[in-house]
Amino acid sequence: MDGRKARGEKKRRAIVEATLRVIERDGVSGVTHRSVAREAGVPTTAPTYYFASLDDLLIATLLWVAEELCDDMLDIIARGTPRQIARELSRAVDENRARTLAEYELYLLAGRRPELKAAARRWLDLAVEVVRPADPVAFRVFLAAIDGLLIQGLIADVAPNEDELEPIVSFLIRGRDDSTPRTSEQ
Amino acid sequence: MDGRKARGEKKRRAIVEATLRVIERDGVSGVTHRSVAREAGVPTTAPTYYFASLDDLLIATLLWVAEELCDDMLDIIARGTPRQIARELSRAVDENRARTLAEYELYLLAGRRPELKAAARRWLDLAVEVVRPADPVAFRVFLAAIDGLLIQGLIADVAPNEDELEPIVSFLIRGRDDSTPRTSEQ
DNA sequence: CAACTACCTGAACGATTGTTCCATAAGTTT
DNA sequence: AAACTTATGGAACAATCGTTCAGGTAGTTG
Repeated sequence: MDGRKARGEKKRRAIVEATLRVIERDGVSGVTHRSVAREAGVPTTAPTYYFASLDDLLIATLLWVAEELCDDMLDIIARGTPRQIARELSRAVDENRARTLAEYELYLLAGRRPELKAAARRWLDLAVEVVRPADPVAFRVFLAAIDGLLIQGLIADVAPNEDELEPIVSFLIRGRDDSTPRTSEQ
Repeated sequence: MDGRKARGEKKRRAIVEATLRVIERDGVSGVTHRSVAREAGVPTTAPTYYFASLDDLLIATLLWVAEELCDDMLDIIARGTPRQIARELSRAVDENRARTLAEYELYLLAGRRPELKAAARRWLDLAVEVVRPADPVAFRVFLAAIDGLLIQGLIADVAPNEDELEPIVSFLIRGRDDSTPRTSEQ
C-alpha cells in the first residue's frame, strides 16, 4: 500500500466535502477552484490536481451527496411512521435547509448532464426496490409529493413544521384518513 | 409621452427575455452581462444600464417567468381534466423541457433570496385561491406532487409521456380510482 | 432651428476566473 | 543511501468577468 495514495484519497474527499459546504453557503455559482481550496484549507491548485475540471468536481460532489442521501432517507421512507417522515421533512427544510437547497441545486445539474441522471435518481430507484409498493401509482405519487413538499418548503416564508406536515404525510401513505396503508406492504 | 422611454421599456423587456433564453440554454451560471447582451442583440453595457446588477437582472427574469407561469398553469390546474393536466406535464418535461429546467433554477434562486419567495410561490397561492379546495390537505398533496413529477421528469432517462402520467394525475385528483372528485368543488 | 436633456454606448479598468508548468518535497524501492 | 516515482504547491498566463465613465446620439422643447 502506498501511503501517498492513501493521503491523496483523504484530501480528495476533503475537497469534495468542502465543495458541498461552499454550495450550502453560496450555491453552485459560488464554487470556484479558489473558494473550494480556501474552504478545504488546501493550496489553490489542489482541486485542479485532483479533478480534471470544475465540472468533474461538481459531479463528484453530486455522486457523494446522492450516496449519503440514500443512506439517510431510505430507512425512513421505507419503514418510518408518518410522524417520523414528517419530522424528517421538517428538519430538511429547517435545520438542514442549506443542505437540502444544495441537494436540489445539484439535482438540477443532473438535468443538464445526462450522465448524472442515474446518480440523481438513485434514491428514487432504490426506494421502489426496497419498498416494493403494492400500488405503484400511489407510491410514485408519494415520492413525487416528497420532492414537491421539500422544494415548496424551501420557498415558504416560514418552513412548515412537523405538526403541519404530519397530516399531509399521513394522507399520502394511507390514502384517506380512514383507510388502511396502501403504499407499503411487506 | 416620451418616445425615448417607450423604446427603453421595450429594450428592457427584450433583455429579460434574452436572459431567460440564456438560462434555458446554459443555466443560470451561463448568465453574464455579455452573454445576455449578445443574445438580445444589444450593446455589452445595456444590461448594466437597465439593471443595477446581474442579480437584479435575474430577479426581474424570475418575476417575469413567475407571471407567465401563472397565466399558463392556473386554468389547467383549476379546470383541466386529468388527461389535460397529464398532457401539460408531459409537455413541460419534453418539448418545454428547457423552459421547465430554467423555471426550477430560478425557483431555487428564491430559496436564497427571501424577497423573491413570494414571487416564486405565487402560482401556488393563486392556485389555492382559484380552486378553493374542499380538502386542503389533499390539494396541497396535489400541488406538491406536480412539482415532484416535473422535477423527477427532468432527471428521467426518458421523459414520462402523457399516457404514463394520466393515471398518476387521476389518482391525485380522484383519490382512488373509484371515488369521486375531492380536490375541487365549486 | 437652436438649445437642451435624457438615453445610450464603446472603450477601458481592476478583479477574478480556470488552468498550466515546473521546481520541490515526500514517500517507496532497490 | 541512492535512485526513482509520485504527490504537491507557488507563480504566472490568458481569458473573462462586473462595472465605471466620459462622450455621443437621438428625441423634446422653446
